Amino acid sequence: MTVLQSKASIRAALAENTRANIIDVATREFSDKGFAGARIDEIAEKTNSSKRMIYYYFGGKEGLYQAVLEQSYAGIREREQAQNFDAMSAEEAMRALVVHTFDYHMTHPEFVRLVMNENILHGAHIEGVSGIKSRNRSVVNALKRMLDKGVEEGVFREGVDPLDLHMTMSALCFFNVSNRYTLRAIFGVDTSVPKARTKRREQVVACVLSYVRR
Amino acid sequence: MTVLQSKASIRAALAENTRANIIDVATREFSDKGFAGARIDEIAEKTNSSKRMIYYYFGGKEGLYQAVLEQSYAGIREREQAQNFDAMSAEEAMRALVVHTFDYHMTHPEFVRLVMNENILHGAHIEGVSGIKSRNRSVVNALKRMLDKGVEEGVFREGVDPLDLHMTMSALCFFNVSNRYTLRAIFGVDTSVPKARTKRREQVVACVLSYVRR
Amino acid sequence: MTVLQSKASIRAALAENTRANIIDVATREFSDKGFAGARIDEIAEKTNSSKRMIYYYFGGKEGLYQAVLEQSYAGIREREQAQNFDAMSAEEAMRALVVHTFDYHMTHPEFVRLVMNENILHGAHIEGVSGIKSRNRSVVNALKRMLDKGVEEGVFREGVDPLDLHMTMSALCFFNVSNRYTLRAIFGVDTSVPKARTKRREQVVACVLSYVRR
Amino acid sequence: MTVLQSKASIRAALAENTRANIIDVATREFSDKGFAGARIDEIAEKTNSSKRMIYYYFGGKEGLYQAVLEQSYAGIREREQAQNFDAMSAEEAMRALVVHTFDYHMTHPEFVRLVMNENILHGAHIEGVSGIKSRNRSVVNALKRMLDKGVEEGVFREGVDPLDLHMTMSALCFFNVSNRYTLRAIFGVDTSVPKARTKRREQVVACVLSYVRR
DNA sequence: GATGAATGAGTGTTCATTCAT
DNA sequence: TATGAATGAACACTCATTCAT
Repeated sequence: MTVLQSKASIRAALAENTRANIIDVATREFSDKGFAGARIDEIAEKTNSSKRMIYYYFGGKEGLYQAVLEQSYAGIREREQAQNFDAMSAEEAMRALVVHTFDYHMTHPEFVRLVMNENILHGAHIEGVSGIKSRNRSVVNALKRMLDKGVEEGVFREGVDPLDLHMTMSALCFFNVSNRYTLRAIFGVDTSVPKARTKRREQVVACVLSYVRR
Repeated sequence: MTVLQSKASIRAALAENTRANIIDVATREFSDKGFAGARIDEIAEKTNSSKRMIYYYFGGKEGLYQAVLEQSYAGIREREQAQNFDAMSAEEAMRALVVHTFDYHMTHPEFVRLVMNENILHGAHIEGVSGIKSRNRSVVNALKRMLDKGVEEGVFREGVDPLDLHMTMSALCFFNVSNRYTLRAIFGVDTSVPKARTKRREQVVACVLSYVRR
Repeated sequence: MTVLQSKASIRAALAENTRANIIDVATREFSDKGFAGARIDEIAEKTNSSKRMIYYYFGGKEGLYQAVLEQSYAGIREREQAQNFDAMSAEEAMRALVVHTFDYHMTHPEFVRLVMNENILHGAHIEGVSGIKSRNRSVVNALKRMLDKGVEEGVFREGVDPLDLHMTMSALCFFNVSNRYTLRAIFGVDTSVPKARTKRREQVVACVLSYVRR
Repeated sequence: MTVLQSKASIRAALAENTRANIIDVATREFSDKGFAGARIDEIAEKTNSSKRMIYYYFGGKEGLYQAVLEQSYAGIREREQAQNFDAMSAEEAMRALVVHTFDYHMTHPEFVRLVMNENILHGAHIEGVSGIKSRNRSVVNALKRMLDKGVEEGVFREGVDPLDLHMTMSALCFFNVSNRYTLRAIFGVDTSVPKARTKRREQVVACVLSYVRR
């Protein structure tokens, strides 16, 4: 807060800025071309700083990729907690969650593509992403609460496994984005177009709800 | 059939063998590491022939990848036509199709991963795969006939778009395989284990059927 | 002449045909791209026969090049002997020789380029061209006779070395063709255009004559 | 000039050194073996730096060749401007120019061979050499001034085209060097030997002068 | 913290040549 | 004689990474 604080903190802020800028660029590149296809030189060039800084901050290509993955996974959490599912009815909550999941994937194709790539790499780096398990467990827990509430309310059937439901939801939301190019080439569909997107979202919601309904 | 025929035809057969062997190895490599991650040297080494032959038959890495993609897509068609859906009831047929789709993805992870990779490449080569559109159109047509029959039989509701249903089915079957590694790391689930696979298959069937049922 | 002769002779004729065709194509390729730039595969493809035949007849790339060089040098001799310089006056003969030399170079750029290439190769194969020395000695001898005659006639000065004159003539005729592309790029001149060619020819004739005249 | 300046400038000077060294080596190699015959590996090996640096500075084989060509053409200009032709009589100046041109070619065979090679490549890169047209136009202009002066002085005849004269001069000076190896093989002449060189130079001077004299 | 120069191992590709039939 | 398949050495080029300042 004081003027004296600045010397060190300004430098720190600039450093953080550099770091953030590198991750930003790298996210685009890794997402666009995959880990093996992305080029350190190209990333550095699109950065405000230099190639040396990538090694200074992240140690290497793999470290940078790890940082990108981490930040990308961190992005989901923030949005998810904004919603207050407890205030809604079970069905409302379920619908809201599906819609949110669907939209998040649609608006974050770079995240989807990073996850694809991570699977191409046999999940070599996903273990290193901190807090990933607990974070997702909380999503499953939220789902469990919804399902329980729905059963209580008499609208959902019993015996639906929350983790399985989560996978179903994820699959339906992930696929449209991950397989965008082959879907377009083979069927001519393009769920990135607003109208098609809305239509598809409703189908996904309907599919999930019909699965859990009594 | 004659002895004289053999001279040329034996050579041709051997050549076809070489070609097939290269595609075979390349399928594994491209599937395992993606296009950018796969190495021509490594493919050649695992082959019964040499690096030079890859260029002789496929022109280059891209040509080889294209050939791999083509053969991989061609593999689906064969299995699909084996089933006689018309002889079944609508629900039986639908279930059979879902089961078949699910199993095909599960037993052909290399195909799933090639499709993932092709999407990483923004679908750059999928257009070149011959007959891909017509082939998939026939799947959608089969779905349409099932849906119509189901409506007639009074078991399915009206208004289900066959292409959308196909996407739903595909998503549910694709995701388990494509995201195997992140799913395992995050949730500890592994649908490649027989027991988990069977369980997941039933859920997918249930999800699809609940969606189309009246 | 007889019918029985045919079996062997027809085969020989076909073989000669194949050989000639290969040399023909190779002449174009070596002339166009130089020895190092020419490709055996490309030559074979443009041939009526196959790559194997090149090795069968010429042993390899170098042997083929040698054969091309040989035939190309052989081409000069034929035309040169057609003229009867002895029947002309010294100046007429000298003019006729210059004109012939100029025209031969102009109409045989592939020969000029092969000679260029041979010099790029430090003359590695020129020694192998049979009869090349005796052939050129005869040209110099012809020049000597012209010069002597001109001195006798009182039109040429004494002391002109025939070999040096030959080099002067060659230089003036060779350069327009050999340096065609740089001349065009730098000065915009193109001596392959008929009008410019005629003009240049007269200058070369004038230059040579002014040099030898009394 | 200051000490502080050095940090960056020393590095820049070293870099320039690397660049220059590469061009130097490459000039010898391209000149010796032509573009297609030269090997990047061999050039790199003879360099003080590495193969990677060739790509760092020149982008590739073609870029390196272009740089070599450019520097080689740039070398001519410097020497040419050293002479003060205006202070001489027309004939003295013409003689001086021919001698200079002759000597330059003789002492720079690598330039001659690069030009040969560029013609083998159909002049593909000559257009990219900066200032080449203006530079050569100035030579032709100098020639024109000499010719005009000679006409004024009454020693040169009228009607001599300066560009044509330039070509004549170039041809006579280029050929001895460009065709050194075939000339040696066929006629046993070797104009690289001092005595033969001097003799040939006088002939070229005489040839040019006899052509322009009244 | 920051920069341009430098590096070596590797990466896709092409070459002239030979083999099997 | 003739052909398509096959080969290994070499070729141009690129990669992630590190050094010197």
